[in-house]
Amino acid sequence: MNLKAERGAATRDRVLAIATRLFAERGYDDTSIEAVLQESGLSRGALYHHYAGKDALFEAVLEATESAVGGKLLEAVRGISDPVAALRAGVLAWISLAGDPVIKRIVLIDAPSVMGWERWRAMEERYSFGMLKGALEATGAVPAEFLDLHAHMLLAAVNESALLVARGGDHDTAVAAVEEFLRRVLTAAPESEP
Amino acid sequence: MNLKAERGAATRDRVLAIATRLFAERGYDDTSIEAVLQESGLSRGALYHHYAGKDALFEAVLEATESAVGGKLLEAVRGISDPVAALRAGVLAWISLAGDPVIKRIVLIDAPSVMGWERWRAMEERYSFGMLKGALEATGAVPAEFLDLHAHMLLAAVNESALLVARGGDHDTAVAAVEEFLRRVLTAAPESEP
DNA sequence: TCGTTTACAGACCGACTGTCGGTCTATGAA
DNA sequence: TTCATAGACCGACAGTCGGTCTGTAAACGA
Repeated sequence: MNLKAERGAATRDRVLAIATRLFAERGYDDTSIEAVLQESGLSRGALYHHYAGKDALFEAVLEATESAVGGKLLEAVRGISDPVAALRAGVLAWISLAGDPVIKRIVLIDAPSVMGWERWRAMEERYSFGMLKGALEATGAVPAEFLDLHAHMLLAAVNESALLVARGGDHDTAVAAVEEFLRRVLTAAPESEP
Repeated sequence: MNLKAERGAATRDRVLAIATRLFAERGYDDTSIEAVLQESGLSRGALYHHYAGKDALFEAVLEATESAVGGKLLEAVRGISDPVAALRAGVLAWISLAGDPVIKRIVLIDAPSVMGWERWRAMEERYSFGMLKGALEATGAVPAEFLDLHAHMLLAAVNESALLVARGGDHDTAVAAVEEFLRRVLTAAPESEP
């Protein structure tokens, strides 16, 4: 079980790369399985042998993309010991990464609607969200009972600014705004209500 | 030009109501025009006479939904003069509204992918985002150069917690977390960098 | 050597979206 | 009252697409 397994894996990788490009360029709906077949030179039967369907193919693409992003983020924060500095570095790295149309379109725009919000969220949990939550916890700046929700909100806020940058907003302004936003979220506000 | 125009408008409304329900229940992809035709008793030709296509139908549904939400939000903040209190009231009302599956699925999940992020954003600008940005500006708590970006981030954060509540998270905890988050975002953080 | 497993091929099916020629009726001017 | 027009509505049809099914060849394990 060697030559065959290798050939299968190679085929899967080839299809995955092509599908990633097409999904990113045209979006999920406007990417036909037909196009993937044509570009890969594969037959219908072969593709459906490796991937259960279009959804499954998309999910595999998403998983691979998230995994790659996770690796790059870990690299970005490597060696930074101060939790706040690490959090900031990770967030800024993520904003730059999300400028990549592949990530923008696949991870941030199509994924929730294609996979369903629940499953998308579950996958995010294992990658970017998980990392951000851990980093946020390490700073100790957020009360434990709000940690999960604040991590969600912060990630959503950062994703949003990443999308704005990707759309053509000014990168430096966005970075400054995000840094200020982050500072505020990490700073306990004075109680004001009676 | 009265009876005919009225009949046309009535038909459009009927189709819109049915499409809204189906899109919310099954999502955009899994809702067939066929189903809309069947439930409305209309013919293909008639539907395509009123709406240019499935996308256009979805867009009309989204527009109507956003408009309705906008009205409810205005109602929620009516009579509140303190800007911060108004902002909080609006945000909390929005979280409750987003518990509605119609809003959750159509506005928050499917819209960006179906209409394209750019056009979705442009529409949000005219409704929820526009209101939030105005409210945020009124508080005077955010520097002008960050107003737009912080409004985006704040809305994304609030949307996220609304989705979490809709998924089954605890409403009260989420509200408390959002209030704390909002307090922090409205509080200027001390400068710390050299 | 021989049965089994696996990668791959491609014809085929059903469902769906969108188009197109045509019908019918309300409307408003002659 | 008559009649031409515009707009609501109809339904057959074409084209596309996702997914299934049967078949083939080659690698694998015994």
